Amino acid sequence: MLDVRRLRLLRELQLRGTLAGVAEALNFSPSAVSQQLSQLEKDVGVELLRSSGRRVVLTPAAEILVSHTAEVLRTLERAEAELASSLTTITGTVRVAVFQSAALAIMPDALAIMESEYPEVRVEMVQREPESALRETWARDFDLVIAEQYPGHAAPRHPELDRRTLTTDAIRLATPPADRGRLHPASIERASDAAWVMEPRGTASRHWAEQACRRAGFEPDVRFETADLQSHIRLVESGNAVALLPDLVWIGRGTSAQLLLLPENPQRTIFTSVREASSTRPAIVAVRAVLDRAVRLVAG
Amino acid sequence: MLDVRRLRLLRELQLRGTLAGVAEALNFSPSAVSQQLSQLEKDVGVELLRSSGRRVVLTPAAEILVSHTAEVLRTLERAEAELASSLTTITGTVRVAVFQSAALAIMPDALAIMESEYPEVRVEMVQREPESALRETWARDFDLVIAEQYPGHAAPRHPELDRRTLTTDAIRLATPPADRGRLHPASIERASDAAWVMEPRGTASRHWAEQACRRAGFEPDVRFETADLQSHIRLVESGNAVALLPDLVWIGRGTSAQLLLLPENPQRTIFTSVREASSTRPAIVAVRAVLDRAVRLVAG
DNA sequence: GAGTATTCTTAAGTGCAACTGACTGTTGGG
DNA sequence: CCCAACAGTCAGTTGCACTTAAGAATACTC
Repeated sequence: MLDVRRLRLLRELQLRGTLAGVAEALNFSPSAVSQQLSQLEKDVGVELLRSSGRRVVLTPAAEILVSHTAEVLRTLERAEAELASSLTTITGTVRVAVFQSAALAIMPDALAIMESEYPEVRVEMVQREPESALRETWARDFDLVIAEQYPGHAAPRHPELDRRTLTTDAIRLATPPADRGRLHPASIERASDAAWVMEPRGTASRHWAEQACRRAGFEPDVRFETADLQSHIRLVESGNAVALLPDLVWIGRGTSAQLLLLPENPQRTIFTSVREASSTRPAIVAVRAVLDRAVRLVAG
Repeated sequence: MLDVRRLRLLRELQLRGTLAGVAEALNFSPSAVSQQLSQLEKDVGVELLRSSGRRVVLTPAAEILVSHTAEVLRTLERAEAELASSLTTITGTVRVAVFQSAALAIMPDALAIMESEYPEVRVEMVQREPESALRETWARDFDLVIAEQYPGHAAPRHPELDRRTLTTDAIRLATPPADRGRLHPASIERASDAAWVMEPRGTASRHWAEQACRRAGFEPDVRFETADLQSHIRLVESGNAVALLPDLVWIGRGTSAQLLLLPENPQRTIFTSVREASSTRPAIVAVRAVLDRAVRLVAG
């Protein structure tokens, strides 16, 4: 009988690429991982790893084992979830990955509700970009991810993830307050000469924002670049830049900035994803329900 | 994470009814079984066994676990079976880097043969220039590269790569059809005043083509420059340029262009390279064999 | 090209966990 | 009532999984 613990190591190796990476992820020493995988190799009697430079690569035989390991782990997780949902008290730990503006806007209320209504559930929160958060949730580093999706920009598809829309979020052109600076375009077309602040290249937000400007007929002068939307706000409010910002960033604070509706009223989609196999875990179901309520609280 | 070994004990208990029976079946002492099941109970934090007379019965929670255990064991068994059968059939993934004209001329047939004869082998194909493709194959980004080499032009040497010639490919002077334009040189020497289309500077093809012109006694007027050989074809067929083109570009399409043999009948060499270490992998051996057949199909 | 950093491997040692065996307690059948 | 069958407990032993440490091969860097 194959040892699932060892198979899991093999699977993590496929995901992370190096024994050292597996060891770090699972809090082992690299040599422990090496020894366990050697043992697995002896168990099955087939070469599973081949050294390749200073790393190792999985042989086709190993790939076969890994593909089934995924299903084994899924089944085990489903078993745990069903067991938990057969009980009356809701308990356990839920690790949540959130992107910044959701962390600021939604999570405080959601955590407060969880604390008061499900004190037995421990919620851990990590701030992370949507793309890596989805991958890590799939890889079991998180149980639930709150991610965003910009119009016309499909998020990476993970068939094993159960995705559900949390809310949508209008994106508007934010311009400085009337008494600050010289940047007061009345529409996005008029903002062609303005200094822009956008997120770094490679993000979905940046891609969408540039496309929006091009559709409006100009190439934006991106003078400021930061992933921190709070910095965007400050740059706009201080009269230094204009920006395309989703409504959620204004939650919990007023603003002196002026917000202009864009043509076609573009909406950012905010959604949650969990692994299929854990989607029935009561603690996870609870977190999702609470998130829905928290969103209605802040967004009306 | 649930321990499959212990789940298995629980399942055997359901089947056999007594701890003693499980112990006998699995060659344990009864106390070992008892201890392991107590441990499982502690792991999941739910009562799994209840004494009933002098035996024990499974709680509903235990039944839930058992029902999933069956699937886990089934999956593990399937994994072992597939692993065993993979030792006789050829499986795995082969990542192939190909330059454009081979991708168009050879790969479609090769992929079709692979699909029908080795359905278990997944072939991934990326279009790439020979030079970077060789480097990346060496660096393990690809498993197999199809590259070209122009006469008198050594390809970069990678001692760790196993190189094998796939075919050779006559290079001819391609001139517009008789009814198009004014460019109808009868030989390369007569093409000294013609407008030329060549690949960009820095490519082996460009270097060889310029050398060929100089050997014929003139400096070519390179008016058009593109890496895309399909564009070369269009420029020639539309009467705008002449070009030095290998035969492979005409595969799968007729042409109205006129093709003239060059002096000394220069041949481009097309070869495959794989890392020494992987050269015996059955899937790679199969791809190479199929490429040979595909070449004979298209090139006669 | 030398030095440095990664990465995997192997060896030796350690601690925990799983197993055995003896014993106890409980139950049901004869 | 007594014995057989069974589960659970405890003490003791064994084995395995882990750690640290040293070593070799490879890749990066200045």
